[in-house]
Amino acid sequence: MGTRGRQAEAKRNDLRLLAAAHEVFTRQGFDAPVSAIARQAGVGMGSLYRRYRTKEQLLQRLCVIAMERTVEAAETGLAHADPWEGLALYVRTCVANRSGALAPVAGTIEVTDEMWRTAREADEAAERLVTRAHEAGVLRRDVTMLDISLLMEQFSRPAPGPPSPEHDHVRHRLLAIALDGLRAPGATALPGEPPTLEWYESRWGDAP
Amino acid sequence: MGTRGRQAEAKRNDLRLLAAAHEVFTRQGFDAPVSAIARQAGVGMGSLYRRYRTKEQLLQRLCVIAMERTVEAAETGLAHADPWEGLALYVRTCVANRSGALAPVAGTIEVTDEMWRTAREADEAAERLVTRAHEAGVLRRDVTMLDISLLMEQFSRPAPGPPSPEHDHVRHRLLAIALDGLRAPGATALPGEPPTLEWYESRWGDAP
DNA sequence: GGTGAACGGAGCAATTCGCTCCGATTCGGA
DNA sequence: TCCGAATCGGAGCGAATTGCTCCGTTCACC
Repeated sequence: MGTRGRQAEAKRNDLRLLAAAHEVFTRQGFDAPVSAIARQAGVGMGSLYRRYRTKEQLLQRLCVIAMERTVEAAETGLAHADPWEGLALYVRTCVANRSGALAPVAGTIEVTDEMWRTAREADEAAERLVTRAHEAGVLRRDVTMLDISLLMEQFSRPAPGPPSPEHDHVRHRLLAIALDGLRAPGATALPGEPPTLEWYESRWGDAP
Repeated sequence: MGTRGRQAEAKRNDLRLLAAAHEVFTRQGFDAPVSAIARQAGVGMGSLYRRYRTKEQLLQRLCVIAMERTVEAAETGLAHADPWEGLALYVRTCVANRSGALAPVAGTIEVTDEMWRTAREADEAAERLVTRAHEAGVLRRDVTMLDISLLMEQFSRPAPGPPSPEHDHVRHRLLAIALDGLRAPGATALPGEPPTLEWYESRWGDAP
């Protein structure tokens, strides 16, 4: 099973499509041409547009998947016995997944109910991870879950130019620096007020 | 002087043009339409294209100016008595200036001799700042000047969506975290090898 | 073989962008 | 006060790109 003729090819095409779309969108930005995705997936435009009737639908599906992977990463982190290592693993995984790379899409597509729901799930899981670290005293007090989410978003931004392993490597180094900055117990206080959940969500449009 | 008729208006237009171009390019990305710059500057397309014969020329001029401001920031930091505060001031200033926001332009425009020259100047000034901090023992040893340049570049990336003061504020907070991570003396070692100058420059094309 | 669903990609219509052209406007000198 | 020249600003052009559709072809199943 799995390779039963034409229907199986459709299934495989869908997977390759999603992978290609994730790759292209997170690397080139969300306004990459649809044809680039089809080419990268080794699939014709016709097949792409039969599966997703519009570019927006594809983007919406992609957002949901990205957030589901975020939830997964958070749960994996939560499963880690060490509160700090769990949190760090979560952050590193999300950045490696480019979970925040789809953020620039905010305001340009309609947010489905499923997207809101998954986003809430992801936020709750991340919140648990952060409060556990706070209670264990391994995370500086003046940092909130939203700070960390926005930090991951910042590090998920696509690199300029053609994708290169060097760039990924550099991002790893820089992230390590930022993670060290997250522990620093005696560090200087963070400037200003922490970001509000209201603002954070408002970037995507009005909540349901 | 300064307001002597037509000639003065041209001068003023040039300044407003450069300011507008900086704003638009760093906020929207370098492929923003030229008309947006003209509109933001309150100037007609004709005036813009008389001053800069092509979009590329405007971009090149803008790059030089951005790097000159970087040199300035480095010198200001160097003038600071405290090695750490000098470095931190430099980083904060560059990020506030969005000095690295033009990096995505790498590979899409021809690099003039003036650009190479100014870039070298900027690198040397930054190097002095970093070695002074190293010698004073206020900067973790495994961090290089290029790490810091790339960190600033990462934080200079344009924010998605419409520009908002909240976003600037958040970036300030995140930068403060990263800066704390730069001091941490007993921190975990940075992963992998530091980036090489060769690779750093190669993104812009072949050196002269 | 016959059939019909799934395939791939050429092509369409609409939009966007860099850039040019030209009429309107303004200034300095006589 | 008036004129010529210089400058301004934006409508418009051609090229390129985009999202999307249409259609001839292919292949598993009967």
